Amino acid sequence: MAGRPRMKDVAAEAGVSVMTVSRVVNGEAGVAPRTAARVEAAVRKLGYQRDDVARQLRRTDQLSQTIGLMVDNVADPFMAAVASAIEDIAHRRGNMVLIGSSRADPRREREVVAAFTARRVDGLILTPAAGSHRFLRPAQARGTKIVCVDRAAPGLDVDTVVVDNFGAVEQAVRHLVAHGHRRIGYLGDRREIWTFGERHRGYLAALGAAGIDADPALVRHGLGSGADAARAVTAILSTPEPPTAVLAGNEVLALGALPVLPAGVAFIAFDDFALAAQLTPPVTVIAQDPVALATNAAHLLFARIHGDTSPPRRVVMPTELIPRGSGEIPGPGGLLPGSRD
Amino acid sequence: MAGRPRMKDVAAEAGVSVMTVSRVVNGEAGVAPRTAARVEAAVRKLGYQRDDVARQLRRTDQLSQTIGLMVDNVADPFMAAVASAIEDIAHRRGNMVLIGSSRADPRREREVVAAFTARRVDGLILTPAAGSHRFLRPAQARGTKIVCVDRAAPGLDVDTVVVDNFGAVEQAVRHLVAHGHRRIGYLGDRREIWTFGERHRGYLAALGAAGIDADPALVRHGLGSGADAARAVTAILSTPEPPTAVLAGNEVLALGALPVLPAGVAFIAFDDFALAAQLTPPVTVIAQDPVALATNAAHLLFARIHGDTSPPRRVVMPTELIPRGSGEIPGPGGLLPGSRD
DNA sequence: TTTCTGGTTGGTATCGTTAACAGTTCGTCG
DNA sequence: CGACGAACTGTTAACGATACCAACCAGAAA
Repeated sequence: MAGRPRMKDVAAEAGVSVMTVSRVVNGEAGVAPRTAARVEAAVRKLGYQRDDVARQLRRTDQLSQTIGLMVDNVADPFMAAVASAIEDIAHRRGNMVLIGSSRADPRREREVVAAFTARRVDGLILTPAAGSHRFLRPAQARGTKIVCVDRAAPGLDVDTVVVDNFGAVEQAVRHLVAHGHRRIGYLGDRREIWTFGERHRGYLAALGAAGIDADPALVRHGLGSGADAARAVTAILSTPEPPTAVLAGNEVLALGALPVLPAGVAFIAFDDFALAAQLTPPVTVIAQDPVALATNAAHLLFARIHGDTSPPRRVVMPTELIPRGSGEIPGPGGLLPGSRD
Repeated sequence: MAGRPRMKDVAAEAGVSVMTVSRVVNGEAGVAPRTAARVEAAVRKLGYQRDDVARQLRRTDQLSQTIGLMVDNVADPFMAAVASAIEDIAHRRGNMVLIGSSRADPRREREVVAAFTARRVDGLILTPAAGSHRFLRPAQARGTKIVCVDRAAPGLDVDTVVVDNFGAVEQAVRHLVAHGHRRIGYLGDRREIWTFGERHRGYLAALGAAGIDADPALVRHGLGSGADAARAVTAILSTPEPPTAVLAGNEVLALGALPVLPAGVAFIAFDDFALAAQLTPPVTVIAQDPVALATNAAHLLFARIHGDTSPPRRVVMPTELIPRGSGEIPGPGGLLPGSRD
């Protein structure tokens, strides 16, 4: 027998029709136990395995039991945690996960989504890159369910699971201001990425509320790697009036900035990370829970796949400011009254 | 038009046969430019997208352009880096990646592999869990190409890309011995996992070569999480004769052990990790390059898929012992002659 | 005995696409 | 002027499975 055995090979071996084999393989009722046993023996003997590609073609009403996950980059620890949690839930529901990375490139994002839908995925979970996502409309109209996680996709009416990025950064900057800082650096990726747009707005809002003029020299957008962040920190610290505190917009940027950050400069990172508490000083962070985000997104997606047609929801998960030391280094203004660690 | 448009819808719209549409959609030669333009207009108008499921069914000679990646857990930073690199190469070659986690469970590993092959993946890249992998033989015989990465699968004759785990740990333990340590703790996951078997053998070999009796009280196997590692460190350090140095078998265990490790205990970790150089003391590590491992594995797999039938290869990538401080803390024996940092 | 159940089993069409081959329409050349 | 090849387009039959319905069989009811 060359190649994989087919249902008809099993049928011949067991002396029944392919229809009976189909019924046995799919565990349907209405097959005599003796017949089923014969078929099962033939399946084992030939090492038969159902061909899900052919199966899916015929069962047009049925699902492919595959979902697509599109992230910027799986190597990013935050996204890795998201991917892992999603895979876990998908597995429990008998689904597979196709994974694709956009690498922050809108064209690649489109390619990946097209490849997903060409394979008839039942649904899509994505962390949208920068740029419009209206190109997803046709896929959505054809029945592919879509959920955004971590980032919203403006202009696309889909379920979205995010944290309050604006509020979290606003709180962190208020925290720094309360510890006497007025010149606060901001490190972020491109503003066009939803999360970074929100985080930057939160930064500006907190400064504005404190009556501090935002100094564009302390702000760096478009940082896509730890090396970028390291260069940015070095640059803004060597200006005539350097910041006394720095806020890193995500884990990757924090890990890049920390090695070049002089002692005495206050620091808060968006995203908690391994060993943050082991550094000197321990690093104050805005923690979010990637597993909870992913779990929510996956459950939402599967609910949609199984027929939930209620209006799109936006789920906002909590963040937590964890003061560990680096964010409580006093600035020139000293500790303001009424603040606490 | 309900649901996605089919080739026949495009054909009707353009006033041609489905065969002509097929030719245009696949960019085949031999279609008059005017006809092709009409078809392309119809494709755009209807938002047609080729159905790769049906396509794959018909093109039996052809490939699914999908590979499966099975790892313990994508959230593990080492595996995340591997996954990311593999996805990148697959994308460049127009392939998709199905991802599955075994969670160190042989049964789940089987389920995932079965789901992969049922979807007709062209090849599999896996980091085998503990236990026999002979169950992969039938899939292999039916033509699925298999490559192991990071861990070998004893009993399965396939391409394998690994590092010299035995040699790397042997070197690290020699390094500790050279710095005066005779009581060295070992933290590892289950010995049945190939890498940890090798690493433990390397540990024993180095001790043996130095004339040191291995003390089983200093060895902990089966640690599957950072919390496990933390408990294990605490336990072996509270024995009557505690170790003066500890070796952590991978990144996850190192990250768990470090917070509970007292100052003055020497420490070496398998796998480099973010901020290792920023801790006090900076952490000495055995570094390996997950991207290089993954790249090699992916290239090997695609070569096989495209017809390479040479005998299975074992590629051994280099590791590097990076002394940063924690591994050079002197032990009770002091620095031995002839050793250097 | 005949008809009627209900439980099993099989036949046929079909999912959306492509392989293989069969036309069709030209222009061109003997 | 009719045949011939080149260029293009269409027809039919699969790929491997399932949906749908028909057929079969034994035993029960009439």
